[in-house]
Amino acid sequence: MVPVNELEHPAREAIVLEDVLFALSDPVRLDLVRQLRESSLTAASCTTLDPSVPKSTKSHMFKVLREAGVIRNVPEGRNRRLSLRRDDLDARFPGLLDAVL
Amino acid sequence: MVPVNELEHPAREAIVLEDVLFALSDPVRLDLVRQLRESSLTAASCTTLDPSVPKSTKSHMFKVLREAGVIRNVPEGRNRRLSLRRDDLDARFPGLLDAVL
DNA sequence: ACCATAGTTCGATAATACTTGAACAATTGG
DNA sequence: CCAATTGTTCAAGTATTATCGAACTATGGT
Repeated sequence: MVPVNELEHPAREAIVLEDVLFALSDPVRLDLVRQLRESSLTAASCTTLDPSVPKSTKSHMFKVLREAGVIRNVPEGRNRRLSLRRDDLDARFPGLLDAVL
Repeated sequence: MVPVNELEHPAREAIVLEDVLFALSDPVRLDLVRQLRESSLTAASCTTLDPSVPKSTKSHMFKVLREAGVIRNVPEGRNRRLSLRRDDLDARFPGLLDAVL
């Protein structure tokens, strides 16, 4: 069993454009990414998702973005810190984030 | 009088970013769009799709791209001419196509 | 150690999207 | 006008994604 603590993130070179585009093609996920443009967030303080959305649903959204290489999701105490992988995305697909966000 | 076989295309202002991203998130569709970057194509001469793919499947792919506002699909004799809506996309989402193609 | 908190994972169901054959529409050539 | 050509549309089946409750994991506070 893999520790549930540290989640898998694709390396910069392994980020696939199609996966990024798909991850960003959902309005709610895109909205979250736009929030992360300013600064990182803890999952708990993520206000793009109204409180009525179950945490399992939120977690799934984070997963799609994380597995596509769009965001980083690292443990921080009892919380999770979500941050945009701007450096990696800018290096791999220059101009993409600027165009989308 | 407008021919009946004219298909619906969203106006420039009506093009939705999420729809564009979704349309481009499929490898085959993205490949087609990259081909259209150079010049327009007739559907028949579209070589991104191997001949084993049924025409209904191809047609559906064109539809997704057309309804997202990514390509134009206009009748040309017995054929269809497919072209990238570069002007509209550049105007609406500057830098996006450059980053993606 | 215990308990509450914050999130992930699992499993099942619902909602979307894809694929394809068959029917239909429009055009060209004879 | 008729038949061949080129694509679109329809409908049914398949596959992929999304949603969400419940179970589970890890951490921090008391």
